[in-house]
Amino acid sequence: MAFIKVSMDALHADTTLSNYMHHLAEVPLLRQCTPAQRQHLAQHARLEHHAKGKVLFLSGDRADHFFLVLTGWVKLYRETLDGMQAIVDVLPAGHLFGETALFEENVFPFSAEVIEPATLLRLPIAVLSDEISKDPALALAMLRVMVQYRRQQDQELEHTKLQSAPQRIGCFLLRLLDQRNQGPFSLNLPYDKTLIASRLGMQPETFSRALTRLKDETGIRISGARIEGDAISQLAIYACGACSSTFPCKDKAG
Amino acid sequence: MAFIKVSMDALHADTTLSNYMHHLAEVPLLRQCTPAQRQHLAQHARLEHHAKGKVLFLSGDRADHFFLVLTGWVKLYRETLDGMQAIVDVLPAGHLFGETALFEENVFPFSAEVIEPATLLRLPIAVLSDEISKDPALALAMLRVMVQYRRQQDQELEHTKLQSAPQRIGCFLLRLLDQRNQGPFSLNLPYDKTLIASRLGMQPETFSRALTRLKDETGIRISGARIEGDAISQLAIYACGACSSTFPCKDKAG
DNA sequence: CGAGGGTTTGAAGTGCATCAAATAGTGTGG
DNA sequence: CCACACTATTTGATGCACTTCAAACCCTCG
Repeated sequence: MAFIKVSMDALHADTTLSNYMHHLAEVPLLRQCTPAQRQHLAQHARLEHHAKGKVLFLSGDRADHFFLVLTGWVKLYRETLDGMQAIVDVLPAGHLFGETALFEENVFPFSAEVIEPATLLRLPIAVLSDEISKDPALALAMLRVMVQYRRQQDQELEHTKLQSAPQRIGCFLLRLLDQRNQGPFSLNLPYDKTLIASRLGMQPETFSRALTRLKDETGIRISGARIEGDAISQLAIYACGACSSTFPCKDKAG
Repeated sequence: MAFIKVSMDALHADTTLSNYMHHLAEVPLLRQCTPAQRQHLAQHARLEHHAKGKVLFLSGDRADHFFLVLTGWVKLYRETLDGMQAIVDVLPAGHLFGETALFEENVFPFSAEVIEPATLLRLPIAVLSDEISKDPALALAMLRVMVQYRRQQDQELEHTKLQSAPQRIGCFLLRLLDQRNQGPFSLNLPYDKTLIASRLGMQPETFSRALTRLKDETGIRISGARIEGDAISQLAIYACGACSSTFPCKDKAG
């Protein structure tokens, strides 16, 4: 997977410009920039390390920068007046966040917190703004990414409405796998079960029970955070019946 | 409300170019076009009337055109393998749909059906595509609209996760009202209760019960499709506690 | 070893869905 | 103008899925 490669590089990172550019080139949105544009961004990039639990910004904060995850995990969330939390997304290496503030009066529409020790690139929104207004192609690229995001959200909405808890977990697992590979599989859950639960909009207890139900229904094997099975189709048949998309379901865009 | 004005015009429509352009100028996305651009679109526009129940296209169909609703209502939906239906959106006059196919390989990502006798403008995607690639400003405008859409969807996801059925209805009603007006209010539901129910992701029976619960809790009055109350805050206090947005919640963009 | 967080299990409650049936509304033809 | 047919809406009874509260368990790390 692409992001593993990125994270390995980051571990041995020298913090030179060219190294930053290498990271930037991995991001779908920025891949379409010219090298000159990426260099311009890289010149203003700042590398940051954060411990688990670090709150990067809160919903409503003024947004001067956006971020690229190099290693670790970051969660985006919003809080309601009566104290509930809705997870907007949980991002691994290779993903941008906060860049949409550019179109939302430079205010972040969600809060962000580091949930696994993370290395981030902090990039000024102003530079992105510049580049976009100078280069129509970049605006088109961003549009494309945005539309893709919108479609995924449609799908997520559909999932919370139409899929059962075990099916949602099955779908989540499918997205972690390389779906071209039909044979046996094995994976580690990328972060806390508790967090996966809230990402999927359910309670930890429900997650636990739903996972054992998924195990019983599909024959996958579970030990701790490790999950194994004999064929991806086990999962697909069970999970994808309640989904309007065709089988090889896409992972999220970056 | 803007769309009422539009629909009145459409009823007495002469089908001239300048009249089409008038409609186009009402749409947020296209308002930012130059008159020349709108004219270019208008030249290729085709007016269509459709009865209730008419299926305009199905998810996966090739998308050569997109649509503007002039009068009536159109629902967008997707269907799962096991026959469930998820309503993506229900659109009144003044709203575009299908334009995002431009960025999705010219394939519609949902199906569309007329649910109240409708007048539509059918516009070629190719023309929009042309205009966008020629004019960066238009791409930026579209980006802005797209980001706004994305934010709304976030919110909708949050609502289905965190709000109860009566709260979701309260929120729905709030969006139908002019929220700057603090005093007594009165409105008619814009379409079938059954359809509102599925738009909000619940069964008709649940909608009915939830509406009477909302009535009991907030003191609003209901008779048929007509709903009245003494103060908007009645609804806001009840519904917005489980929402992460601040009170004057925004209506959807066009 | 012991503290603390993550995870699982159990019991009970809540909310929404489902099935079934009654009722209200609407438009039709007589 | 009325009776009928048909649809939209409401109401009741029941079931299931998920939540909530409580407690046990497990694992890791100091």
